[in-house]
Amino acid sequence: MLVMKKVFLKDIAKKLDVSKTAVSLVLNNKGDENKISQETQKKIIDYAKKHNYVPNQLARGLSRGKSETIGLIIPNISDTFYSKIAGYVELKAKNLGYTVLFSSSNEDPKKEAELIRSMLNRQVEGLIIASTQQNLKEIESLKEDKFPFVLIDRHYTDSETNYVIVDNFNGSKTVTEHLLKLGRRKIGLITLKPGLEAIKQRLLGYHSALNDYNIEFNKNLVLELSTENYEDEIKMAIGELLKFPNSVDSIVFSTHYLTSVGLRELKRLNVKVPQEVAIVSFDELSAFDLVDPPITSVIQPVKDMSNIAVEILINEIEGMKENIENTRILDSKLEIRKSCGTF
Amino acid sequence: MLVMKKVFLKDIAKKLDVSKTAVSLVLNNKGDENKISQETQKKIIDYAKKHNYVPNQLARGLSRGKSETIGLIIPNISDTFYSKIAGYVELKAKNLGYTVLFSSSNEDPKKEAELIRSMLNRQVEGLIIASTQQNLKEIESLKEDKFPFVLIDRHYTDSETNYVIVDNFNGSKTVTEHLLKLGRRKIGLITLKPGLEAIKQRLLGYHSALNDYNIEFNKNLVLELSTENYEDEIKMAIGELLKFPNSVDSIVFSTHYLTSVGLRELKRLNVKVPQEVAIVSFDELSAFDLVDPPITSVIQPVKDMSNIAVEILINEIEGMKENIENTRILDSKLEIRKSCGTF
DNA sequence: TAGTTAAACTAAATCGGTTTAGTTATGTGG
DNA sequence: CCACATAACTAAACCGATTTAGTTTAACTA
Repeated sequence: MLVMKKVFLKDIAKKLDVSKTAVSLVLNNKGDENKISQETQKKIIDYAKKHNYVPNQLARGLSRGKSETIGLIIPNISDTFYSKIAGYVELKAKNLGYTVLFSSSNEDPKKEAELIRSMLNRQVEGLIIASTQQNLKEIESLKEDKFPFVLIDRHYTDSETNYVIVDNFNGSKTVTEHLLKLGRRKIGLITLKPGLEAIKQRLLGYHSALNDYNIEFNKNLVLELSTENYEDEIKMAIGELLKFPNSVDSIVFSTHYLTSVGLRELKRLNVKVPQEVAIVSFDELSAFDLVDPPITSVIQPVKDMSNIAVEILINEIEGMKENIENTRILDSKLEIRKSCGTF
Repeated sequence: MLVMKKVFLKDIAKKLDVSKTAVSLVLNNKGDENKISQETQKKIIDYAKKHNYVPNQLARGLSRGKSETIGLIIPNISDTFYSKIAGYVELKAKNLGYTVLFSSSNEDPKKEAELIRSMLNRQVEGLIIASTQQNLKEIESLKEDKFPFVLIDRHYTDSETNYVIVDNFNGSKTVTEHLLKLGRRKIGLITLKPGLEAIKQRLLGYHSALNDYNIEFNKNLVLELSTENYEDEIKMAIGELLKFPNSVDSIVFSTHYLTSVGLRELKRLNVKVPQEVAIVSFDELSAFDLVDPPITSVIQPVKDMSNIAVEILINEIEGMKENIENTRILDSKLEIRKSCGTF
């Protein structure tokens, strides 16, 4: 029934003895403006409903050059941070009448470039991209072509585009300051190899906080792991930080997964958190309040970020009807728990 | 460049002074079998590469009635369990040459039915569905039409279809038995309102374990929450279980999110876990080993489930080349941690 | 009463591919 | 030298919609 007895536009036209044009116009709510009589409209609509007509989106998209679809390219749909974005983007887009096509780049710039092409070929009307930040060319091409897109979570500093990101600098600065206020002075940072602007900003925020407290920067306390292999590298990193007694009294982790593996390793080494080493996390997992100890985290405004990205994008697709700010840097929120110790 | 200077099939044909047919055949690797000369093939391929030709998928899909796309319908992409499935499905499908179209039903049968239609209209070649289990009609329609699909995580007991699910009964039984072996006798179950077969099986597994230990079933110890409102209802539920001193000595939670909110509530009430109340979880979050106490969980074979679903589906799409079992019930794994107490 | 206008409709082109059913030119066997 | 293959190619139909540029008929106006 769903597939085989499919009704097509021409079937309706034939049965009702009207033209395909009439059927198409009526079913697209253009009956009135094209002066199709109420009578005819009614019989078309009734027949279509009765026979469960739904237009073939491929044909529709092809002939209109539109698809009512937007694409979302993220590094990894399995990562809870991005899956939340995906969920909110899907919801918001659906509310505004659009379908979302997702795809994961797995942090691979080539794959990302392919995905952009592939989505364009599927006639998406706009893109939301959490980019690898290594496809400046493609981004510039999109801009040149005036193709609607919004960068989310990660943007290109060298290119003026729409974007919605988090204030990574201040988020990181605030959480580092919090450790400083609690009297910690030997603060380690476990982060990713630079490349992503967000990661750079988190490093700078950390620097800035130390600087404000007149603490000399010690590069041995900053460990940069690779995205692909952080699970193995974390042991080295933590080992490095704990090489000498009292070499660190606290650690800032710059992503939720670094926090997880880091804490796991600290536990394995029987390091007391927060007594011996306090820890804080940039970004969080939903169970971080249940963890032993509950983890002080910088919480990112995932929902806002997603909603705003969709709003900016669809506003652009639909011809800038509203006057929406097209670059947004959102505040994060510091959630203080026990892993950083207490006053 | 990406969008505006697009090259079409006819452009290539015109420039090289050959027919659209030739170009199409060659670019679809059908040059040899259609006796297009090597020379012509080379010039077409070279030109296409040089000008970055990529076929319009809508047109391609429309004319071939195919799309090299499969659909994945899940309850909620934000849920880590389903986002992991999405990730693995995407990866596996991509390896086999297919793109995945995701969409969330939000547990709404109507929305699910719409999504099925909408995906069919987009000419997906097959579907993987983690269903609300309230669309038997649609499922039967798909079957009638011999449309390829595989149910994942949740299947219809009244309908013979392809499916890949977890052995919920034995998973639940095993984890309940584990509590029994540890001497717990007043075991509560916090679960969802029945409706999903998986949830029923988890209840039955719990029953069966109690039965094997000759423990009379006490229906006051089984609390069924609604999917929409479990966060509020959990307080009532835990309150109910703890109404009288020693009314329960342990709780089985039947989903990861029930475990999270349940533990949160137990902590709020200062209940000592596992001393006063041991807890175990069916399904887990990635941080459950870091939680206080680390949570004993039934781990579901998400990766296998996803891979097998894709294999079954694509095998069917491509005409059953291989002989693959089309119904699979996978074992889960009990991960013993501290939340259930120790021997 | 010829000329306009508006209402109600439709034929056919189009989107960008795939595919069927040819055509043309050359070579080969009897 | 004719009949027939074969190699190399192509014209045109088709997929299922949308949309442009009409057409027909009746009513209205000057």
